[in-house]
Amino acid sequence: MTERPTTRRRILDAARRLFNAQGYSETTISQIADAAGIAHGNVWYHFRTKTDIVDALKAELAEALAERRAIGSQGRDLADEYVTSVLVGMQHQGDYRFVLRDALQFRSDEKEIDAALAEDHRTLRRLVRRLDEEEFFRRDLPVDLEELTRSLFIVARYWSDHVQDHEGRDEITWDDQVRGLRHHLGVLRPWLTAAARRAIDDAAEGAIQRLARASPA
Amino acid sequence: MTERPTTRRRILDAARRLFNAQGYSETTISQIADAAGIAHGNVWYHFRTKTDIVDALKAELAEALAERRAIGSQGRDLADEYVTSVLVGMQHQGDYRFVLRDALQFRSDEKEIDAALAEDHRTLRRLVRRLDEEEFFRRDLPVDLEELTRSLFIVARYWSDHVQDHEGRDEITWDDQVRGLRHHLGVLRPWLTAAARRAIDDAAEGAIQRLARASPA
Amino acid sequence: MTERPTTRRRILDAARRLFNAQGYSETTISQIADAAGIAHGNVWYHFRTKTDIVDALKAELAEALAERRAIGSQGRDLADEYVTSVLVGMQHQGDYRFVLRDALQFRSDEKEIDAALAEDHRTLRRLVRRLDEEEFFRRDLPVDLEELTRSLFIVARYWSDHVQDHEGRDEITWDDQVRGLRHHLGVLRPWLTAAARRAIDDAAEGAIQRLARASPA
Amino acid sequence: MTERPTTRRRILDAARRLFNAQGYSETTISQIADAAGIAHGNVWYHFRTKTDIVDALKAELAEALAERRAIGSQGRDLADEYVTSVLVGMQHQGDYRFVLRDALQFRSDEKEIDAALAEDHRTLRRLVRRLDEEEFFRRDLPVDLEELTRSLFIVARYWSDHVQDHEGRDEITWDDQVRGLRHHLGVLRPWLTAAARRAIDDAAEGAIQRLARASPA
DNA sequence: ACTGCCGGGACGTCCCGTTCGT
DNA sequence: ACGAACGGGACGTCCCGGCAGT
Repeated sequence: MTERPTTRRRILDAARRLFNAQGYSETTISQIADAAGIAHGNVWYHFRTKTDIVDALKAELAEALAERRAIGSQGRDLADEYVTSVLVGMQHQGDYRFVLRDALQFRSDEKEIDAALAEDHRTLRRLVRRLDEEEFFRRDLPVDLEELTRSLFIVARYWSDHVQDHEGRDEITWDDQVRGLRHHLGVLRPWLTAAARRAIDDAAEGAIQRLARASPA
Repeated sequence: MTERPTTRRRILDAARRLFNAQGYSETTISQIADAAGIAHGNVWYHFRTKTDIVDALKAELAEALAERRAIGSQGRDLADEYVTSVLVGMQHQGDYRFVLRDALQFRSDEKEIDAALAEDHRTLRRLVRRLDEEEFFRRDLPVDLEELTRSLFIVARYWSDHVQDHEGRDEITWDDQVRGLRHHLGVLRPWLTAAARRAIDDAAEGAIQRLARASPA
Repeated sequence: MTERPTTRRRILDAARRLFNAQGYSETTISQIADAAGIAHGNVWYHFRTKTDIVDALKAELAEALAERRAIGSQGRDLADEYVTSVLVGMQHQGDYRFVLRDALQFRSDEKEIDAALAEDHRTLRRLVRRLDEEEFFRRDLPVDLEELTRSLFIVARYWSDHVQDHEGRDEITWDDQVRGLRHHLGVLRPWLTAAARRAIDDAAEGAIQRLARASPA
Repeated sequence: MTERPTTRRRILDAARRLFNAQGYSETTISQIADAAGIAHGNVWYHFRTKTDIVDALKAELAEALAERRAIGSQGRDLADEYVTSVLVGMQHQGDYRFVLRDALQFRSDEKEIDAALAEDHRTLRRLVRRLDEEEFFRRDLPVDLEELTRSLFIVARYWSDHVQDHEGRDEITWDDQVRGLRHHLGVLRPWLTAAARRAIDDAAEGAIQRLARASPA
């Protein structure tokens, strides 16, 4: 029995969708209120300012990413952990992509680099290092781990922006995310040993099966 | 003896810089006027609407990219052509990155995918195919050209956004572009034969030397 | 006990007064807001654009004129009906005279002749014809009904403009309207039989007594 | 051999036409410059402010009306003088109708009633009195000269406005003016003796023939 | 005499943050 | 919790008066 979501929840969902589709500053509080089916003034009751909404969504994203990190290390093997981490991360970054895309519109007083973003980069770097330690990488090809990490990060991070820019899509679907994962792995693959390739590919298929679910609309 | 640039030019430069740094909708006509050293109401004389400024900058970018394509195929060898094309493209995309980043704020009536963007993707695809034809790629590694192209495209396209997001930089320098090229080539390199690797690396060094110059900052 | 009128009402009244006195384009939204005793930006809440205010006032006028037509034919004799129709019409046209006077400033996309205006002309023509049918007109003077109607229409229609132009008056009072009626009847009178003259004059006195009331401020 | 009119002349003509068609405040100096085929800034050379243009046109109108008065009393008979005066007056008022229509937009500091307007009324009153003195009016109908004068004035004065409002016409033609004269005389006619009627009608035909010419387009 | 360009300012639109009554 | 209404302010548009250069 699905209950009618709370007003606060409806505001956040409407805001997230609109921010993703139109950008932060092009979205008015009234539009959010309309989409949530309530009166403009009532948004104020739940969130005093427009940035309060952003902050709440940012917090949701941060929490989701933190949760992922916890889940990630639940005793599965490394390939699975890596793939799961990337896929879940892409999903969250897709759902909340405006947080990163419009970061410079939030009138950040100081030029704070987004904490979640940085943490995410670190997580990826840690996983790549463990891949190296567990000898996933070919010996015949000298790899610059730092550079590779960054390239992998970029592909994962900007994939949803790319889909939106390039294909004119407003909503990023689960299929889009899966395609993004394949691209990501495509960048990683040539560096891997044959065995590692198989392990990663198998893990990817497994993760895609396991995680398949609708994006939060 | 450098002459004082025309007012129209000063408006465009100021606008480009501000749009890049703060985003389109966070930038005020008055800010542009101040940066250009003229009265705010006077901007109107040169550009009737704010989007007229964007259109003019878009046209500049399109022209620059078209010019690059012409230059690109001037009888040099393929490695050089590839590297030059990517590097020059990154430079232009860095200088005008707001055009792509804020595309969805320009109230495009229809969801037109930016023509320049698409053309750019095609150019890259063509070059990658020629790399394949001229046997730059290793035979022992099956490569999906379409997928690789897209990954390469993403790294080049979003590199400047990444630098700005991740390092809080407002101006993208020549050094940033060079770093971007290296990342781009890092994605390409594992697929290449040893000979191709050397050819590309040499071409990269050459192009970097040749093109080194200040961004139009 | 007079209640405080709604804000929307106050805006409309203030706008009507100012439009009449200064003309449409010389009247500022801020002036209207001041006159209505509210903040200027708040007018927007009730009327999105300036022409929305005009449209609302036009609708009021149209409704008033329609109502008059209904009232006009309530079983009184023809003389009374004629006089009442003209007097009430003049009152409304005086109260909303800017609607007609400034019509060409409303940037009407097409050159639509004002519907209310045309309807008004038709109403007058119908009444004049009935005067003819009921033998109000002298037999010894050949009368061009169409021409006479138009002259009568002009005197009634532009009377309030004339008072404003010629006497520098901003508000048209009830007395002004009464004077206008007399002028109007002065144009009609020479064409009438002696009996008709008396009937019209008596009806005029009756109507003036009956309708005497303050203009809507 | 028609010479090219002076720039000053072209500005005045363009301004008059535009003011008549769109109203004073809806007409910009740039529109006038465009219509005159010169640069915006050049209008300033001839007329420092927008109201200077209006003042010049007002002066033209005043001069034309004064001239008419002189012409009017050139030894012709009274009927001819009356008709000529009205017709020429209507022509001028049609050509310069914005002067009267938009009078309240010129931001007249004091509520000066337009001098030309008042003078015109006086001229008409004088003529009507002379009609009375020379026994044009029927004896059997008591006539209020003052009231009649005003009605005649209104029909003549607002005729061109009426044509524009009611028929959506931007330019008032000579035929329109002739129609206006007939309406005007229609108001006068019932008060006249049979002989006077003939005299006035004959004079009207004569004047129409004599004065037929293109309006200053 | 004429043009291109400019400075300053006003207005309409639009939105955010807020209050009050229910 | 919620909705109607409100105050204040900012931005883009638009225009007028004015000047430097030819």
